[in-house]
Amino acid sequence: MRKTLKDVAALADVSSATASLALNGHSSRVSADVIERVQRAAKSLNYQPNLLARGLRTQETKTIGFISDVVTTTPFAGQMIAGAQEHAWSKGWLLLLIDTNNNPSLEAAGIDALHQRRVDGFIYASMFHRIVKIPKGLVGRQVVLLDCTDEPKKSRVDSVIPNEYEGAMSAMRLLLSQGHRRIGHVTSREVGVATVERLRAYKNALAEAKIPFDASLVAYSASADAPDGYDGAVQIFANKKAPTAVFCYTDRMAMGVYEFAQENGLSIPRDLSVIGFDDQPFLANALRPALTTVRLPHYEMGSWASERLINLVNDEDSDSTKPMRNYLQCPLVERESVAPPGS
Amino acid sequence: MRKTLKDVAALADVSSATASLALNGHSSRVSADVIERVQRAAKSLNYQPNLLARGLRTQETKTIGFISDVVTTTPFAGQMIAGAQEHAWSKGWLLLLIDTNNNPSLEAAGIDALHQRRVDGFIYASMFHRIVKIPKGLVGRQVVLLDCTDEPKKSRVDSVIPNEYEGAMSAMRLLLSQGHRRIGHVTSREVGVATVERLRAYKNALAEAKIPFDASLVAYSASADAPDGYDGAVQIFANKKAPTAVFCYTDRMAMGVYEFAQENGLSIPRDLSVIGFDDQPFLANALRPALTTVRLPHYEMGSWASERLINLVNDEDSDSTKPMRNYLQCPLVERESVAPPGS
DNA sequence: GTGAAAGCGCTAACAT
DNA sequence: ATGTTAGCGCTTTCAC
Repeated sequence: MRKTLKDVAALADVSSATASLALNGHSSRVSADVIERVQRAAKSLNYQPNLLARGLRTQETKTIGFISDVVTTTPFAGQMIAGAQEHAWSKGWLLLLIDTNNNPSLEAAGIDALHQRRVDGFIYASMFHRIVKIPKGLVGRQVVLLDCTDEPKKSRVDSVIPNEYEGAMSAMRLLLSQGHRRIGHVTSREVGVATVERLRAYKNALAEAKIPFDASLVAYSASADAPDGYDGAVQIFANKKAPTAVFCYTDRMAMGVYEFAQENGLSIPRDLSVIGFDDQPFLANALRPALTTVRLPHYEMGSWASERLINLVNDEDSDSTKPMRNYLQCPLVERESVAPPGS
Repeated sequence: MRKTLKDVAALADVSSATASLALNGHSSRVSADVIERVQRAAKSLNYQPNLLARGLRTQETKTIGFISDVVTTTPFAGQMIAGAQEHAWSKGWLLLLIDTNNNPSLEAAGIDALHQRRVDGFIYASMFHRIVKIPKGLVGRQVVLLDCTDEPKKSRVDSVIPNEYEGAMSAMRLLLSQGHRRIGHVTSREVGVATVERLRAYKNALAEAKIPFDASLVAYSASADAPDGYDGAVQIFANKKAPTAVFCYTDRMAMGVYEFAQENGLSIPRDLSVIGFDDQPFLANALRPALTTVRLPHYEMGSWASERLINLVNDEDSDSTKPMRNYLQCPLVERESVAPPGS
């Protein structure tokens, strides 16, 4: 049978109250001798505290509800979850997972289910960087937003997102520093934080380098996959003056640009430098030549979300009066697809 | 304040025991009128049952402990988790997640943590198909193994794994049916269920077609990534008589074979047919031409693991006397990288 | 420094 | 058909 605190107490010949004190490190309130005896008893019985009972009593579960939209279709989800889970676990917390499939009623029911299990707080994760509306079931609770933010003005909760702009800036600056002056941008027509910010950086980096913006050098494709990158390359190279480098909205699009280059006898990086964005696992590093890109810090975002949430619950960050928005750096990952023009 | 069953009972003017009965669908034991009143009261108070209290009382939590080795480094983890989570959730169950990082002491502690939260059972997941030893903390508990099995002989628990052999068979049969007679196999030196079974299928399929086995047509590389596939292709093509098709151990290796083909002016599938294994997201379908491959049914395996475990806990599969090993089919995914030789 | 007792919110036996 | 009571296993006053 399963051992309870009472069993431990009996074996150590103390009351269960004392046993509780002894096991939970309230060393000031109980004699060293008793602590010793109780711990020995607990070990010998392989005592595992019942956290349901403790949670019922203390109103804390050391459990985080992790709510995500579509886990399955993105290669980054695992990293966010891993970051969140590993930090949580390092503090003795666990993650209770729910995937809403972007279905609002599933989401509401999922939040209820989490709440009924009395999670101490919620991580609300999006699988791509965007602005979300906080679900009704989450208002008034401890929440941190992961890879998304709520409405800028009425923001009521903390969030962690990638610094798209600076990431794109560092990509552009690398190209510029290598001497490129004609740089294309292959992006998607979809409007979102990422497309907008990365394009903005593209333009500003050009301005910084005193290079006039040339609209024919940016191509907007339908989506952001390899075929879209291929299409974008086709558009850009329809110009009289071909670019010597292209900054791609995603690594997948860069993959399409690689194909275009190959078909047209362009050697990367000799004839064309290519830089991506995302550092998508098993793609960016698998391309030949390996793709220089900007890494989205999914693991770190997940980790920060956990840390922040736990601090919030423990009331340790309450000094920070207003909700914070944490922009995490997207580090440049230099590999082999960038070189000076005509090298 | 948080509403309890007592509040609901008071509002509906019944005892909390009756309210409990009414809400939990024991319609035979309580009058229709009371059910109506109680449900109305619950709704108006937005009553959320405390599952800690219920669990403490009933000794069930409708929660599964999901233990995995390295979640983060594999693109398939998300699909296994999603499969498990979505099935569980369809039954009102949730997943409590722990990632052990392949560290035995972390694993033991993680199992304890799950156990302390009184999960009803465990899914023990491996991120690649292999034979595992059941951790001590799990023996005697409800467990199903996901993408792994325990020792064949002394098997004590259920498991779900991909049918590597049949999957590889169907890949080979496709090649054969297209008329290929000289087929290479690019694989890894690493010994595991997958390498062994896929190689076995390669040999048997050849035998089935009465094609003598030619050892110079199989290349063993150090690992299973794109560069290894490239290396393998180099080895195989060092033969006097080049193969017209290559069966690759993984999609990543197939990617390396693509590079080799490209560098050597071989057009896929005209000059060389290539078939992979895994159907790795964002890779197999992104290659040009899109890679024909065999899909590892990660989502379905996860889903089955959940289903089986829940049935086990509910004692609904107890009729099946001995532990079962469920081999899931790996479907052939036909895309564009296979054609008749010399077409 | 230690024990007795109450109570977290629920369900299940047992009365009525 | 409904109410009373006990108890799941823990923590936390409050006595002593």
